[in-house]
Order: sequence, then structure tokens, then C-alpha cells
Amino acid sequence: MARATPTRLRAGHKKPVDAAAPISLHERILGDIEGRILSGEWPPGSRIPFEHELSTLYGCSRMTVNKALTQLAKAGLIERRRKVGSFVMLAPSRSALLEIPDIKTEVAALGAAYRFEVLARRSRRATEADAGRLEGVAKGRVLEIACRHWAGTRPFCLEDRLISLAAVPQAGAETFVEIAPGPWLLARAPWTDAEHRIRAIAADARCAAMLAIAVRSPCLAVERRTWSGGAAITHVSLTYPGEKHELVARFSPIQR
Amino acid sequence: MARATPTRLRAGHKKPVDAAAPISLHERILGDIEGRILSGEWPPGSRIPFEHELSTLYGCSRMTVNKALTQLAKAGLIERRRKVGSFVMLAPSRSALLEIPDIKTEVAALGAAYRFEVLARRSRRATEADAGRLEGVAKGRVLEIACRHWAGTRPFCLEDRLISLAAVPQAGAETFVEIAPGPWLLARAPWTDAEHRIRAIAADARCAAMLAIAVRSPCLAVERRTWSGGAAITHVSLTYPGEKHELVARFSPIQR
DNA sequence: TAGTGGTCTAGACCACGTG
DNA sequence: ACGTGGTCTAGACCACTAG
Repeated sequence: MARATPTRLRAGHKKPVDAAAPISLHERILGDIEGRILSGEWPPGSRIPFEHELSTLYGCSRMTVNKALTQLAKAGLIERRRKVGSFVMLAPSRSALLEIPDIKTEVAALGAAYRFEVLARRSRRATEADAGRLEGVAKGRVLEIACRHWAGTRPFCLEDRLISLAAVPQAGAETFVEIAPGPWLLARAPWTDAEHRIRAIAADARCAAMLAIAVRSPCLAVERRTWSGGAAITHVSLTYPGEKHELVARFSPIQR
Repeated sequence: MARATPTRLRAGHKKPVDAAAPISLHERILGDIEGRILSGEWPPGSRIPFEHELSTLYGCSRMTVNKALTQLAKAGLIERRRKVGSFVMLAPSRSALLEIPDIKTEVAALGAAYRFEVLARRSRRATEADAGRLEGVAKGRVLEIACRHWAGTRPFCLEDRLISLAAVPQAGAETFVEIAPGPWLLARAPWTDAEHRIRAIAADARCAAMLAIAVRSPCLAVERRTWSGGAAITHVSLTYPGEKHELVARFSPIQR
């Protein structure tokens, strides 16, 4: 069997990752603030310092601070309101930033009742196979979770997830009975980079049984890996049954 | 049958498209230059005016021009070189930025010989069904093309395309024997917005025959619509056989 | 060496929204 | 009314690079 053909759908700009990259001041400010937000030091909803405060803090002009904040606002990490200030966005990555879909919201949009169940959950040492799914977790511990999401009385999708416990230690103490792993992670480990792999697959025996469809019928398989500042957070494989589900992606090269 | 579930994978930021949008100067400059590039007035490879020339032209400071040009460079429309000037990007690099895959390149990456054949080609009035695929072509003429792409001796993918002849009149005189519709359009009608819809489907009779696969076997169906400055250019449906093909998309909210 | 873009400054005025 | 962000200015210095 020929190997899968990776087709780049869209990518962020290449970063040559030069160690000796001459970093400009507004880039340093941007990265600094981004770091404070991602680390949780400035939690969602909190106000970040005013432009004039930051300009004093960094000993630069307001224009330089403005350049960084404007970019953060375009990226969706902060929201800026005149006369009030700039605030860390609630649910940063969810809707505003990159619109990674929330399954609960998807199901609600169908007008069906949503529920999910945890099929399996175990914590263990990372294997070599895991390293392929979650790069950089070579010898750390991982949490492996399988869930089934329902839309009313019909299975909606199957979720197989790996979480790096090195990156998100609190996950080890979470049962994921009340809240699904996706939204739980979103609130605790906002991501800076994500990668999707999308394929059409034929349902195998387990998949067909879990999704209540015929063996060999087509499914949409979405694999997603996310990172937070270079550290791998999670790898999730979502399997949607049949031809009913579709992914929609819109692009505009120029951010207005 | 339940309706397809549209899942937003990624979207550009919403533009409320207010007619009374107060447009800032650097945005106007950006849109102006973008328009000249997209219209072909400033063709790929040509040099655009220097920053100081544009600042004189628009009667503003260089900083304002710089803001627009920096954004165009980040979007991949122009390339900036010190001491030389700013240049309209050549087509290949334009695709590199948004990375809409070129089928010929995909096949070459597999190490297989590439060829394609035109299965059908006809020009006709747009129907109501077409309006659903290519919004805004209500009563114009459209060009309908079907192609099959090969990787060596195996069918690689099926292409069903609709081109708006109102937007790209030259297409009416093109046979697409030497060059496939995709790259042909890329060189003549660069797009500013694109939308993908991705589904897993079961091969129907025609599809199975054309792709040399079994009926009902899974295929990855990618629908793509592109616009140039609000005008619909083309709608293409690409059907990849089997489980061998995958789409890869990488995201980084913050453009460095 | 000369000319380009990359960045930054220290102001400025305005729009807007909260009080 | 006031204070925030949004935008713009008229300079400046520097890095890079072609000639």
C-alpha cells in the first residue's frame, strides 16, 4: 500500500528557528505578554496593563507597545476596548483564534441533546509509538483517554486522546466525567500551534461498533496535535461516522 | 438523511462588511496596492514603488506606508529586499504562503509520473444549481471542466470545476490541454479568500470507475471555493480515492 | 558607498465609550 | 468629561546589500 500523501492545506509562516535571531523590541514585548497569558499569569478575562504603563515598563514609546498589542488582538489573544483597556480573551483559542470546533457546540447546532461517555482512561509511561503521536514526550508519562460523543440517541464521534502529563500535570487528577477532555484542556492549556491531519477511512470493526455503522463504511478521521510554546500538549483522533459530517475552513491571507 | 454538519475548522476574522466602515489610511493603501496586484496592473515579479515614493504619492509619512507594506509582506503578496525594493511575489511563492496544494507537486513528491486529462469541457449559462457552488454568478456564463489526474499508471484524483467567465473571461479561450485549470487560474486570477469543505464519501459508480476503485469505498472529497476581492472565481471538487490521501493543515495564530 | 527597508521615538489629534 | 486605544507624523539611526 502506498504511503499517505500529505497535502499541505495551510501552514503558518516558516520559522527558521535561528537561535541567533535578532529579536526586535516589539517582538520581545509580544512574546513576553503572550507568555504571561499562556502561562496563566494573566488569566482569561483579566486586564493587562495599559499601553502607557507598558511603555514605561519596557522603557519604550507607546507606538512600540501598540504594535505588539495590535498583533495580539489580531491573533485573538486579547481584546481591546477604548476607555477601558485590553483584556485577555475568554476561551482564547476556542472560537476567536482558530475556531477549533467544540463538539458540544456542534451537536447543539444540530438541535440534538449532547452527552459524552468516557470509554477508557489510563495513565502510563509514554511508549515509542506515543512519541509519533505526541512529539517530545519521549520518556514522560501520558494520559490516554477514549470517549464517545452522542447527539441524541446516535453516536456523534469517537475520540481517542493522548495528553502529555509533563505539559499538563493536573490532567492526572481529572476524571473527565463532568467535562470532556477537549474543553477541559482548552481552559487550562491554551495552545499556540496546532496541526490537523484529515483522512477518509473505512470503519474497522471497533469503530463500526462504537459508531453504530456498517463495517467498511466511510468515516472522516481528524487528527489534531496542539502545542503551547513548543511543548506538545495533546494528540486527539476524532472519527466522525458516514458522509454526514463536513469540515469547513475559510482563509484570508490578509488579516484586516 | 440528516444534513451535513458544518464544522468550522478555521476562519479568517469576521468582516461585518459595513458599507460605512471608517477606513484608515494604511488600510486604504493596503487595499489599493492589493488591488493593483490582483488586477495584474503590477504583475508578479515587478517592483512596486519605494516606501518614500508611496509616502509622497499618498501624502503621508513613511511609517504609514510601511505599515501597509509590512502587512502585505506577511500575507505573502510582496517580498521586500533591503537596498533593492519591494516586489510582487511570483505565483509559486503565493501558493507557498497559503499552501493550497498543487496536484502536480503532490504527485512529484510521491515519486510518480504526473499527467492529467480533460474529461469534459463546456461553456454554458449559469444555472441555479451553479449559484450554490459559485455564489454571485447568478446569470453569467460559466465554464465547466472535469479532469482526471494520474500518478504513474494509477488515477490520483478527480477534479470537477466551475469557473466564472465573468471573473475570468480568458478561460473561455483556454483548452487546458497543456496546463491544468488549477495552476492556470493561479497565474491569472490570484485569490484573496478561499473556503474548503472536506468530507469522507463513499465512491459512487462514476467515481469508482474513474478512480479504479470499488464502489462504496471511502474517498476524501475536498470542495474549494475561491474569491478575488469579493468576486467568485472558481469552485472545484477534488475527490481522492481511498485512505491513502491525507490533508495536513498547520496553524499559528500569531504571525511572526 | 549609497540607498533600501526595519525599527523606534516623542510627540499629536481624534473617536469612542464609560461615568 | 475624561481616559483609553487608533492612528498618524516627521523625524532618526541602524542593518543589510548591491554596485
